[in-house]
Amino acid sequence: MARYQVGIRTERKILEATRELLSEGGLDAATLKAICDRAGVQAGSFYNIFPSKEQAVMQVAREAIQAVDPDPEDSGTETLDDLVDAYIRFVTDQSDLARIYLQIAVSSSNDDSVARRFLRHHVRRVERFADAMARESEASPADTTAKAEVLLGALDGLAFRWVLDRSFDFAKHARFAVAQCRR
Amino acid sequence: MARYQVGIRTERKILEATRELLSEGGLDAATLKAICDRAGVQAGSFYNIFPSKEQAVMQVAREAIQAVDPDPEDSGTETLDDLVDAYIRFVTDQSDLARIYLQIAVSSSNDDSVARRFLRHHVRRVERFADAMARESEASPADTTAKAEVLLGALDGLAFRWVLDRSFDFAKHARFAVAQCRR
DNA sequence: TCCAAAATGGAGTGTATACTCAAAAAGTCG
DNA sequence: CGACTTTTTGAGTATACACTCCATTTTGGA
Repeated sequence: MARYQVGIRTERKILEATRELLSEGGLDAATLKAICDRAGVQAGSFYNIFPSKEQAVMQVAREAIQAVDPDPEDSGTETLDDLVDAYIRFVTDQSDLARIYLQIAVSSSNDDSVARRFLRHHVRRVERFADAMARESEASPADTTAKAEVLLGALDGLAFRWVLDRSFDFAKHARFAVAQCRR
Repeated sequence: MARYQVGIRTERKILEATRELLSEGGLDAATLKAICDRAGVQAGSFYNIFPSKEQAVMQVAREAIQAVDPDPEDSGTETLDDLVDAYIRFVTDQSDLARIYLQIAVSSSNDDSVARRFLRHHVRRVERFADAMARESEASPADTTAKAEVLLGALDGLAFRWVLDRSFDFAKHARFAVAQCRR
């Protein structure tokens, strides 16, 4: 039942090809054919590993986010600055994937399962922000959650702004937002 | 040659059908076939009026954006609360348009005329927010603009959040954000 | 009433897409 | 090796899409 090594290697090749294509040309460029061509693989192999193209795209997005996660183990030691820095790094370093992330999230509003996944991710992130805030000052829990929601909203909104205009200084405004939040 | 009345009526029917479909199911739902079916028109008629589907969608988006920005003259008397209330009303009352707005903006490519239009609209709104803030307290202009950018980012982000989960209390968090901004 | 321009119907085209399937090949392990 | 499982192949399917073509009908001004 254990997977063969060659299959795992193929999975990596496919994910890498998908990641490259998403970075280069966005969602539209990452067609099944393009992914398979670049990975040097046939469509059948793709579907031997992934149930759908969307699953592969989602996994790429997930890995990109994890790659900048300051505390993947969720040990509860990260600071608010750690979290904000991670967000900034994701948006500035993995800019193309950040755009894809927004694109998928916004266009998934009809498809419940995808929207729920994004929502779950968002909620978890709000909790981590709120926990980090609670660690550095003692306000009421309800207030802290609302504050975290607003701060994360500001980061999302500024990222959206940045998608429209790449000359926008995202990092500066993100730091401004968190400073204002702390006041 | 002057256009016939019937052609103008057909154009309105097509635009109306497009607007409805965009509201109901987003960009994906507004296929050429769906638009023509709802407008009670054949594909040939559509292309007698519009050079492409994209043009029709663009025109709908343009009209929607104008509807959201009813005072481009900026008479200079609106308060920050006025602006935030208008935003809240737009998101809660015109929820479908809000979603389309996000969807089109985020899926338009970077150097697109569409993206530029959204950006121009955003920048103008930031200016109005900043002006309103300046009227109720005297900080440095640069600081005020950054504050306006963050506040509007927060509103955009919270709207995005609300698109993912309609049980989210957008109005409450929006007011929380502006209160925090004023502190 | 005439008639050229405008509008329409609607079948048809080309293209791109995600995805399937059964047979063949290759990997794993006793 | 030999039995068993996983992986790969690659042609093939189904479908959806924007858009075209042009004969026919309708319009509205002179």
